[in-house]
Amino acid sequence: MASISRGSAPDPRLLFADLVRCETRLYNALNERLRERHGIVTSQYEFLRHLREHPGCRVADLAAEFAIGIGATSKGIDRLERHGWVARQPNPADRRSSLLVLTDDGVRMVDAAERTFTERVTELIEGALDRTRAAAVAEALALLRTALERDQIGMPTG
Amino acid sequence: MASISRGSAPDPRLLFADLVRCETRLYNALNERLRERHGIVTSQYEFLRHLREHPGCRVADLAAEFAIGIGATSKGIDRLERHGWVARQPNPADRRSSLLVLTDDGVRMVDAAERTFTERVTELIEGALDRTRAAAVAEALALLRTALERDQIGMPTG
DNA sequence: GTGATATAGATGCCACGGCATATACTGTAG
DNA sequence: CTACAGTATATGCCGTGGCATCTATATCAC
Repeated sequence: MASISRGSAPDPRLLFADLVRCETRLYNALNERLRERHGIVTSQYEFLRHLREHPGCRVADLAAEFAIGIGATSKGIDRLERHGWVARQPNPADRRSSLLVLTDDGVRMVDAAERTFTERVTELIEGALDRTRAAAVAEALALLRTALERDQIGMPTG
Repeated sequence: MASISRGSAPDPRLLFADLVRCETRLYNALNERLRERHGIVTSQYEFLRHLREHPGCRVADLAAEFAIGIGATSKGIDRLERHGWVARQPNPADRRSSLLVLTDDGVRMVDAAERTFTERVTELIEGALDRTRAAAVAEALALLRTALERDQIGMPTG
């Protein structure tokens, strides 16, 4: 085995290609399962989950978290609000923005969806990677994510 | 250090969340650079690159490779064809399908875009991960991708 | 306070993907 | 040859995201 500093660097292009393909297929597979059981897709589950963990956050906070545009986030919240899962509450500290919270129905939905999500993602990942490799990839992706967020890489305009 | 079989399994939910966030930001950052220098986005670069490596492949082959729908793939090829980078040639063995090839302009475009893409993705990945971790994540994602493809996970309908 | 600038987010237009369907062709059974 | 099931992909409708823009509000300089 090569020591830490002597391994040849892997081709970042291949790493990126595999990253995108894994993400696409996992996302598609999770969408399928969440849609058939709960009528939502993964991006909606992720919004609901973030609102459960960060009640009172604003549209801009969600947009920054998911690295998507503010407009898209606002529209996504519109849809969740129409379903009765999210409410916009007036922000006493700044009347330009709203504080986003889950309704009781929203809490029930995210809790139910989480069971489905957890079961399926566990099956997909653990079916393909042993613990050592899963731990290695989890650590590396967490580092990469932190670096990208620190440097504000890949934030859309709007 | 724990031995191979004794490490506790990382939470696949966190692994997935980090995977998606990394993919989103890397994709956005690469889109930005490719758009400003060449007027294309990453998905188009990936189509062109696959066609360069697999001349004469069909629409369905591209769709399977990228785990996207056949319709979307057909429309993506329409756009590349309108730009004059791809040509549909009649398939002598099956007149329902076409053989897709790059034009000379397409070859020039993909070669130029590849320099930009390689430079940027290298900077993004190597700026955040040391060789050991990059190699570990590359190996694990390649395995995961192979498993997902083998089991036909996450293929859209159309 | 008043005006200039900045910020939060809602909205409109456009591009793109999913899915259902339509069209054209292939292969097979008789 | 004919009918029919299967396949390849092109197309239409719809939902969603990006980006530009608009409005309301906040903040700052004076």
